[in-house]
Parts: sequence; structure tokens; C-alpha cells
Amino acid sequence: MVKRSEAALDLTFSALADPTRRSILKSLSHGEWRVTDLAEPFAMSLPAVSKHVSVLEKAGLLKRSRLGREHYLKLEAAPMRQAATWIEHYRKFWEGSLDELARYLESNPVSPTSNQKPKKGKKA
Amino acid sequence: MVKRSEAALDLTFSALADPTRRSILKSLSHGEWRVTDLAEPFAMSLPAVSKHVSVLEKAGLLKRSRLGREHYLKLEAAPMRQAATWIEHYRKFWEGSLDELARYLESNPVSPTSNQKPKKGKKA
DNA sequence: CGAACGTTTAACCATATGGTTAACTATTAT
DNA sequence: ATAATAGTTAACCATATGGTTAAACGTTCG
Repeated sequence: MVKRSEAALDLTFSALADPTRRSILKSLSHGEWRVTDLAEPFAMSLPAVSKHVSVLEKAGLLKRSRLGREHYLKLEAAPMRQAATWIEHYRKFWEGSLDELARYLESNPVSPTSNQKPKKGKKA
Repeated sequence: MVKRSEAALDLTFSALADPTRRSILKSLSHGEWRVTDLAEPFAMSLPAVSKHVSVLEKAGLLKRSRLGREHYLKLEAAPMRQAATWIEHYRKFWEGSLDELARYLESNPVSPTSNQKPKKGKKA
């Protein structure tokens, strides 16, 4: 099932990569909105917003409920958790780096001692 | 400076939206790699990987150090923190939703009591 | 009924993305 | 000096993305 979740991450991250769509999610975090309401703050046409909404819907980041001619959109934040978990995995790394930097500064007060060049393949 | 960080989020999320690039970051979390080394696992040309690397570089997710003709790439996970923070903001929401669901189920044992239709503008 | 509303779909356009191969630059090895 | 290695850049291609306007669809209002 690696493939499956990779594809889901693709959808989630690329949905989040657009400022209009992030703004829409922000609106939805304050309640359920109609497409027209969502579109109001933006300087773009309704069909453009409609497309953004459907990108978010396909990524599973919102759910749509039809009520007559009106569509109500509701935030579905759960898929973000997978993305957050993916990113979290790297927190250890950047925190680890700071630790290493601290250790380096402590054990190398003035001049660096080792600066040999790598010869082949991976470094570090 | 809202614009600035919005643009940074665009870059970060769209860099993360590609499985090849996520895989490259994963490799870099095990140390510093050259472009050729990074390319080895993939069924694509070196220029293709080179482009992916430069996308990650522009997003600030890795740093490049030139050592003769070799380029060593190093993970720079810090920008992910901003993305993680953005997503984290929504965790409260989905956890809140689960709370609300629990409360709803508790106070509505069998049949729902309120199902009036909304009239205009925002619902919920 | 017919008009207005809410939304999507269609057709189109410009630009971005992800890949290719070929050519080029720069460095290292023989 | 020549050849091999590491990497980028250029030119190209197909498809995706983000926007537009116009038309269509279904629902509600008068």
C-alpha cells in the first residue's frame, strides 16, 4: 500500500501548494460555506473557485453536501494528518542538526581541525 | 510579510508534492549525497534528477556545496517547519470535530431532533 | 409558467511541470 | 594532451494547471 499513500500525499501537498486553496480551507475552518460565499473574497471568477474546490474535494480535504441548488462545503482536515506525519519525520533531523551544531561549536573553539576532502561516493 | 511566507509555503508544498522529490529528501536524511548518487535509484535521466534537485534547492529544502566537479546536497529541513506549523493549525479542527461528533452521539441516542434547512449565507 | 439564482461544464488560452536527448562546461585521471 | 566523469543548460515535447467567458443544468421565486 505504499503506492496508495504516496498518491494521497501527492494530492494533499499539491492541493495545499496554492494560496487560494489554503485560503479556502481557512474560511472553512470557520464553518460550512457555499461556493459563492467562498468565492466572494477573491478577485477571480466563480468557475475558477469552483475548480479549486473540486481540487480540494479530490484531495479529500473537504466534503460537499448538496442542499437544493446550493453546495455546502465542510473542512475535512484528517488527510492533512498524513502530510503532517510525513513532515514530522524530518523534525528529528533538523533538531538533530542543531544539536550537532551546538556540539561542533563547543568542541571547536577557534580553528577547525579536520577538512580532508571526500574521495568517492557518499560523504558524511 | 504575509506575502513572503505565503510564497514560501507555495514553494515548500509544491516541492513536496512530487514522490521523486520526497524520495530524494529521504535519501538526504541519511547523509550528504552527490547528484549522481541521488539519481541512481530512479528510472529517469540525470538531467531530470538535476531539475528535481534544483526545485528542492529553490524551496530551501536542501543546500548544495560544490567540491570540484561534484555537488554535495544536504537536507535543510527547517523550511518544512513552517509547513508543519501551517498544517498543525488544522489539527485542532479535526480533533474538535471528533469531540463534537462524540457529543452529538451522546445527546442524540436514537432519532435526530433538529433538521431545519438553512436559508441564506453561511451554515453551521 | 418564466425569471433569477447557484453551480458546473465546455472550450479556450497562457504558462508551468516533468520528462527526454544532445551539447556544453568544468574537473579529474591517464 | 586526451579522455572520462559530474553536472548543468538548451531545445523540445506532452500533459497539467490556473485562469477566462459562454453555455447548460437544476432549483427556487414570483
